[in-house]
This record gives sequence, structure tokens and C-alpha cells, in this order.
Amino acid sequence: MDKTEVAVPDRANPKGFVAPAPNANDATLLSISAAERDTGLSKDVLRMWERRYRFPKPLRDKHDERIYPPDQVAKLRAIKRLMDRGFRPGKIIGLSLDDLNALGSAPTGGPTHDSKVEAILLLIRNHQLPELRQRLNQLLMRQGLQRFIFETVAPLTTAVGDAWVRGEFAVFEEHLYTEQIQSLLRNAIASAQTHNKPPRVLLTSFPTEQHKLGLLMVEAMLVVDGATCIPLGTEIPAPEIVRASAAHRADVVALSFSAAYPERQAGTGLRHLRAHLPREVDLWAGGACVRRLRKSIDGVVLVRSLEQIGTLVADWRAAHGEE
Amino acid sequence: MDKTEVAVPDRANPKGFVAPAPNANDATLLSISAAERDTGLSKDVLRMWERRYRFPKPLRDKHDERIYPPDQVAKLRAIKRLMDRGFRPGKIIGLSLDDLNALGSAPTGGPTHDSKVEAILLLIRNHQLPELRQRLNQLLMRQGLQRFIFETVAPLTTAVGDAWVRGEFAVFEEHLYTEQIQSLLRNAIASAQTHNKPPRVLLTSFPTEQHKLGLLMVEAMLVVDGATCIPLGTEIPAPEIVRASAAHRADVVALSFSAAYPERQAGTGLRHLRAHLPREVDLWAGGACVRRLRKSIDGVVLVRSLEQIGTLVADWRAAHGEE
DNA sequence: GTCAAACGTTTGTCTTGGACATTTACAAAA
DNA sequence: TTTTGTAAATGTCCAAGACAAACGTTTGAC
Repeated sequence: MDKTEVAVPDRANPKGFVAPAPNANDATLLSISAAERDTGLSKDVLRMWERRYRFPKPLRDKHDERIYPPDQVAKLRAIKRLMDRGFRPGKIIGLSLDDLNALGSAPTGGPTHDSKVEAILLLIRNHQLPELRQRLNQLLMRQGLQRFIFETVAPLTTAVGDAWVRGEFAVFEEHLYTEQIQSLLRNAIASAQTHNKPPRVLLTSFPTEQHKLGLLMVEAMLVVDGATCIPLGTEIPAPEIVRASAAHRADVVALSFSAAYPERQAGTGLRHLRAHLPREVDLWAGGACVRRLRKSIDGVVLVRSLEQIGTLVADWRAAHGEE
Repeated sequence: MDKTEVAVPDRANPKGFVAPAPNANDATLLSISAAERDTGLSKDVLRMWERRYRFPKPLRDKHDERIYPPDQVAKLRAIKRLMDRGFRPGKIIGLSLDDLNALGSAPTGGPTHDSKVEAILLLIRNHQLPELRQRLNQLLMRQGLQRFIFETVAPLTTAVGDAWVRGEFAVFEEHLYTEQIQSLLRNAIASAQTHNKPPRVLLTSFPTEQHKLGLLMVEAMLVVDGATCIPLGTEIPAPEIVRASAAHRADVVALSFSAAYPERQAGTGLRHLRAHLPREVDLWAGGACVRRLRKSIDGVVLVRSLEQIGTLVADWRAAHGEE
């Protein structure tokens, strides 16, 4: 994920640092490269939108290169955010920034969170790192790894993501949260790890899917059930997944898809991977994106909730009982 | 975005899925987007080199779009790797892949690796995950966290990076290695953590710098010395770093720069960050890129080796003794 | 009423070649 | 030695056109 704040002070030049700004103008004007990084929209897209929709309308510097003022960048960011949720640019590019923000917060519904989650969000917002660590640890101990994951980590991660997307969290706040959870989960996983008990599950995600926490949550659930995990981290291309599953003699390949991942791409990717994977290797797909998929995919198990994982492992074992 | 029906399998399309490859040719032909990702050279650069140096010379698909065969991609990767070490494209673009590799290994010295490192590389290459885990753990126990890091993890990570860049390691092999080390280090860090002892060190990297392991190594070294770490993970924009250091009342901001990071950019970025950070906050910069910098930067401590960190912490404490 | 195939629209990526800003390398001057 | 200048090198940006893939909607079948 990316940026949060709007009045991004510097990074006027492509590489991300303030150009010395010879003629001492605002430090908030972004070059097209900087805008690309700040918005997540490629240069080609930025130029294309300008041509097609007449937005953005960047200023030009003395050599006729685009310069994006902060308000346009903010609007671009808001648009990108909504697009990740499924909106299409043409429909929303004409709206005002306020309208865009309203559109973004409405459907999520503010008060979905329980008080525990709210309390932790507050710790993050107030930068109380020791308290945050302690609280998370306490919850882990009290709830046990599995309940901790689906009662605390999962909703909390969603809440943090939402808050970030609404501009309520700074980039660094979201990153710090991610680091803490990662540390906690990796520790728990290491302690819970058993040895060489089937099924052997290869865990990863497709390229452009960078959501590490999702994978870690799954790994934790699996480890508790005594499965053996081969974690590859995120963003492995399909052919590499096939090679890796052969090299590690995986029984199952499990993929994670965050909410931002395009559904269609998930479907295509899964079908394709299924076709290239040996028949005897199971293929499981989970994550917010999969939860939205309507149709089932032949030969692919769609995991719609974390709780389901235990059952899946048990089923696998039942089917491969005597080996 | 994707082209599916072009016979461009393997990451041929931007999103990373194999086109079904009806006419079963190589699984390794890359589109320009894929080549960009695989080589780290921007599309513009790929096209410009083609125009200027007549290399690369990609094939064309039926719609006249560039298709890069694996050997050209390998050569591009080799060139990029040498450029990261300071070579200039014009000088080396004419050389053969073998020459490039020779050029690359010579200065580093092929046989710099000791036998321990070689043995571990072999475990990775042979996909012996349990043995790898066990061996790393054993070394950690035997050497202690600090020696483990600069005698094992650091050289091993370099070796894995080199091997990957030379095409000797697959993507998934490198990722699996990274995951294992990450798990190990995060565990060690969690165990060694003490509470609220100064200095408070904020750890992160600039945007485009994604090397997690470097940061984890530093964090481990710091934790052993009893410092308090605020790990933000990678890729935080400069203004966010400033805000975060204020929010967490950091005494020191420490940044990591991998070998691939452009020296000039590191310099500019550091100077700029220094200017925006309060005087009383120290700024430390480390990593392979920093090691190459000649000139010192005013108000920035250039950390040229991991071993140095202990001294730095001690120095800081001496200077802030009574607080 | 549900599913699926077929169509039009929308959208993003790729193409070309030119222009020029920014670096780097090297030589001359202080 | 360090600084400054200049030429060569290298990368980024621009424009407009083309078109494949994604999306949504309508139509047709069961």
C-alpha cells in the first residue's frame, strides 16, 4: 500500500527527494514520477486521463513538463482508493474530493468494530508502542493463537486498512502496526511448528499481491493444525509456483488474495495455475477477494473464512489417510 | 493490460499470469512490463537502449509488441547488476554474458565464501527446508546473535543475492531463504528485546528500497545492545519519517540502503532528511550503498559495517549520559 | 428466475521518435 | 590537490495513435 497524507511536502523530483527548487516555489508540487509514486497511477495513465477526461490538469514547468499541485494529487489518490474497491474511473473522476471521500466511507459503515479493536486502534493512533505490544501479547495469550487470529488480528487488520484508506492513519502508523503483528505471528508460528507432518502446504501469492499479513494468518492457522508450511512470501509468478511445488513436494498450494486484487484476475490466475499443477496437488485460495467470488472454480478450493482452514486440513488427511 | 493470447507464457503479462501458451513455446518469453520487473530497467530505458545500442533486440509478437527471450533478459540483469556497482551501460553493453559474469565475480572474489556459506547455499539449492532451518538455528545458537549476523547472515544474504542475479537461483528459492531468515531474526529480536532503554532508534528505509533483511539485521544488532527499536519496515517517504520520529520521540533515525540504491539519491535524500529533522535527533545511514560513498555528509553518521553499531550506541550513551 | 454467451464501452498499455535535463568523465586552471 | 568547465553519456518526458483486455449490459437458453 501507499501514501496517506495529502500535503506531501517534498519529493518534487522523480526519485523522491526535493529538488533543490532553484526558484524556491512550493515544495508541494510533484513531477509526474512523484505523482506516479504518490498515487499509484502509472505515468501512462496520468497522461491518458488528462487526455480523455481532462483531469488531472497539471501545471507545466519551464520545460513544459507536468507539475501536479497537491489538491489534484489528493483527488487522484481518492479516485485510486475507490477504484481498488471496484469503482471505475470514468464514473467518479468528475466528482469533488469531498464527494469521493463520502463515497468511500459510507459503505464500510463506521461502527462495525467492537470495543477491543477500537481500543487497539487508539493505541496505534497515539503511538503507544509498548502498550500496543503488551496488549497484543496479552490478547494472544488469553485467546490462544487461533482465536487471536480470527477475533483480533483479522478484524484489526481490516480496520487499520480502512482507516488508512480514509486518510485517518499515516503511512508510518500502518507500517508500524504491520511490523508488530508480523513479529508476533512469526514468533507464534515458530513456537507452534511441528515437524514434517502432512499435508505439506506451499504458501504464497501472485505478483502484485503484497499483503503479507494475510499469508501469515493462514500460516499460523495451518501450523496450529499441525500442517507443514513452505512459506514463499508474496508475489511469486505462477510458473515459479509450479516449480516450487514440485521442488518441495507440496501436497497443497495455498494462495492469498487481498480485497484490492481484481476478481477476474484471481479467477484467470487460479484456473491457469490449476491447469499447470499436477492433479494430485490441491489448490486452495483465500482472502477478501475470494470471499467475493460467486462462482466456484473447478479443482480449486475457495476458502471463504479463516475458520474453515482446520476443516480443510482434516478433510485432506481423511482423504489421504494411510499415506 | 494482459495479453493472453499472445504466446507469451510466464509473467509475460504485467499481472503475472501465464498466457495459456497454446503453441507451447518457451515458458520464458517476457513482455516489456515483465522485462521491466525482471531486470529493474524501466520500459523507457529498455526502448532507449534498443534504439541507441542495438541491444536488447527483442522479438515481436503479432501485434508488434516487444518480446524478450530469456538470454537477453539474463544479459540485461547482468548489466544492471554491474551498473549497480558503478559500471556504465555504454562500456559493458557489448560484452557477452560470460564476460559480464566474469566482470561481476572478479572483484567480489568468487571464493570469498567460506565453506559454511557454501554449504548453506547448497541446502537452499536442493530445497532441503528442514535441514536449512536446523542448520541456521544451530549456527545462531553456536555463534550468538551478533556473530551469527555478521559472520553468517550478512555474507549469506550477499551470496544469495549474487547467485540470484546470476540466474543461479530461482525467484522462489531466494524468497524462501528470505522468509527463513526473517523468521529466525524476528524471533531472536523478540527474545532479546529489553524495555524502554535509550536510545530510541527509528528504523526504516526510503521509498524504492525494499531490502527487509538489512533492516532486520540492524534491528537485531541494536536490540542486543539494549537499544529500543521502532521498526517501520521499508519504504517510508522522508516527510513521514520526520513525522514518525516526532511521534515516537526517537533519539536516532537509522536508514538502510542496499547495494542497488543509487548513491547520489542516497546522498540527496540524507541531506534533505537531515535538514528536516530536529538537530537533537541523530541520523545514521548504513548498508552496502553507504559503504561506497566517499564523502561524509554533514550531520549524518555513515555506518560502514554492522560491527560498528555497538560502538555507535555506546557513543550515543556517553554523549547523553545523564539524561 | 438463473446462467451463459455476445456485444458494445471503457480503460490501460504499448508503440514511435524527438527533445532535452541530468550525469559523468576528463581536461584545464587555480 | 581541488575546483571549474566542457563534451559525451544516459535517462526521462512528451505526444498521439492503436488496440487488447476488462467491464457491464443485453440477449438468448434452459
